[in-house]
Amino acid sequence: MKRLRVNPAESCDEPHGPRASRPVDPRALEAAAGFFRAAGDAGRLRILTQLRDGERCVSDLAAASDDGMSTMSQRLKVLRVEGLVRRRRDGKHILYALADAHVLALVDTALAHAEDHRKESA
Amino acid sequence: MKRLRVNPAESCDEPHGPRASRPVDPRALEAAAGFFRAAGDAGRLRILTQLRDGERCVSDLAAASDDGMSTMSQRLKVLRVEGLVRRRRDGKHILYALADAHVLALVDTALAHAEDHRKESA
DNA sequence: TAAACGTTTCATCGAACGTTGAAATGATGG
DNA sequence: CCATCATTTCAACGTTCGATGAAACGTTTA
Repeated sequence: MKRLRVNPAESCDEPHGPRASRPVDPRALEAAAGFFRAAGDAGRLRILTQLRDGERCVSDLAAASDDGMSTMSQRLKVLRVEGLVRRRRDGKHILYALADAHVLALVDTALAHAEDHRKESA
Repeated sequence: MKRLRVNPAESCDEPHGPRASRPVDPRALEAAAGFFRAAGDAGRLRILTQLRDGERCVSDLAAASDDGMSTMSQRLKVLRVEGLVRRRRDGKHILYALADAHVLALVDTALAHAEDHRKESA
């Protein structure tokens, strides 16, 4: 019995390279995509780089960016929902920080890679 | 001379935590954001996870995803422009692969972090 | 050279996104 | 308890993004 295919045009005759391991769980994939998406905006990524130096309140971040507090708050919310930053209250202020070492590593690695890529595509 | 501020409301009285290091180069920041943005889509991220096992041609990837080749090609273009994948021709096929070890590390770390985050926010 | 094949480009459409200012929230300190 | 201050929410707007199918492209094979 010859193998059938819904759309014959959408496949090579033979696979290339090593065989595939089992597909990644769709939930984990969507979560990781959300994680990347949260970091995939210059404004939000700038916040992450600022938080590498330690905790910051919204006002500090807003003052350093020439963007309003509303804008900053919305960015921080995205980052928080996706698990990139934590927050805690300190007096009148709410201090934000990177969620964990993973996030720090991700940011540093991406910046390093981006520099490499920019150099070699120039 | 008292220090002036454009908008007094947009700052705390004093900074929190260690002092800031110099701001990240805007170009590098935009490049890194583009990098994250490229990975920040479930369809494109799935491609990256598939490429962890080795090179794949467009048709293989399309067949494994129930998405058309056109869609797959556009996803791959985004990934390529942002420097996440490389490609080379092999006969009639064009084989795609992860650009370098950075990308592999980024994907694995994000998946690991996403799993952690999903568990603790449940 | 011509036919066949795999891949890319193009234009379009609806959905999702980011910014903004105004109004609401909520904790703090007097 | 009230006034204040920092932060968040809301709704609206313009912009960007991703999927789709048809047509164009470029290689390979006959």
